[in-house]
Amino acid sequence: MTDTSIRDRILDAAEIRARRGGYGGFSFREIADDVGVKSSSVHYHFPTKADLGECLVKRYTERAADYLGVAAKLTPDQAIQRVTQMFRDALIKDDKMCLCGLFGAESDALPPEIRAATADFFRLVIVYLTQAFGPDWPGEPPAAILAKLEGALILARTLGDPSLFEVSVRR
Amino acid sequence: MTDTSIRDRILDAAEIRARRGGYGGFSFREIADDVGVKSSSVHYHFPTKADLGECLVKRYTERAADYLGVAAKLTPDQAIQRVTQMFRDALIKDDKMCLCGLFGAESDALPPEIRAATADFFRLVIVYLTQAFGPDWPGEPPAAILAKLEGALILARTLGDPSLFEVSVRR
DNA sequence: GTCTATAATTTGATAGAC
DNA sequence: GTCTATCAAATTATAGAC
Repeated sequence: MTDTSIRDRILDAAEIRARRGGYGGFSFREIADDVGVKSSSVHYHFPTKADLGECLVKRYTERAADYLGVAAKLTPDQAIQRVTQMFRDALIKDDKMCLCGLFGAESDALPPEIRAATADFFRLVIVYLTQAFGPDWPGEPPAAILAKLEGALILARTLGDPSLFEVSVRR
Repeated sequence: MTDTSIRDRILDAAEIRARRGGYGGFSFREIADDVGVKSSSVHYHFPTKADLGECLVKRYTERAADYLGVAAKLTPDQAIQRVTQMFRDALIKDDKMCLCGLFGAESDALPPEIRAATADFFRLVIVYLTQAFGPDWPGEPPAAILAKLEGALILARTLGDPSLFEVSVRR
């Protein structure tokens, strides 16, 4: 009942490594070892590394969309809190970067499909906040809020101080 | 008079590549080709890749310190403008990431010396703003400003829209 | 200081048996 | 679908001649 397909377990293992070391931070052999199969089996499910990376980002974005839900139901403050909590979970629960924050930082060196999928994640969050804010929102622009969250994750993790996230995000 | 030492040219070439692809985004051979020497000559100046990466970050941080100057001479607004312009130059003039924003994002997978040097860059900027603000600063905390700048760089570059930087950074 | 040469390992990827 | 076996290329790094 709780068994996960090999394909999903490959994505799980790849995501853990990618969210620590980026696109160069995982290899077919490492993932295969994590899952307990051979690297050729990983290639069966994802022919190239770009395929794997693209699926990784798209699944990550779908999960974010599910987590955030429908923005129209929320007040601006509720929407901000929801997005903030998503990044707080990455910091505290997962102890990992936002996959797209990391891929976005190295986007110049990524295969174009992965770069495009990463951009879609950012658009999703920005559209979500924009819809919740409505046309007359007087506060911080959606992009500014997202930027602060991605940057706060980087600072808090590099300096090893989760309170830096809260200080940066407080309003 | 304008000739640069091989050592400096190696650092220049490495920085260009590292600010696009991160720590995994440059190799001894690529840098050697960029400079016009052999990879063993790069190893002569920087025995290991960790040495090279550490020197890269320390030089980057020293240049930032020189650019920013002494915070005590500045009003809070002047200090913010100065830091903001430094990141705007990375986006527009250099068309590259902040080296430490990128290394910070992948800091989990970096050699400890490089991770520590990256943390020092963040501390430098935070201390700079803190000194300019004084004890009674009522506005955004220094870490929040730095986080927003790093994140805005990532967003603007991944979405290919420099105006996103200005929108995020406007106050 | 820079070179040639090379070692040892890892990488993404493929062919073909089962 | 997963395996064994293998490939070609790239990686960090070192030894030793000049």
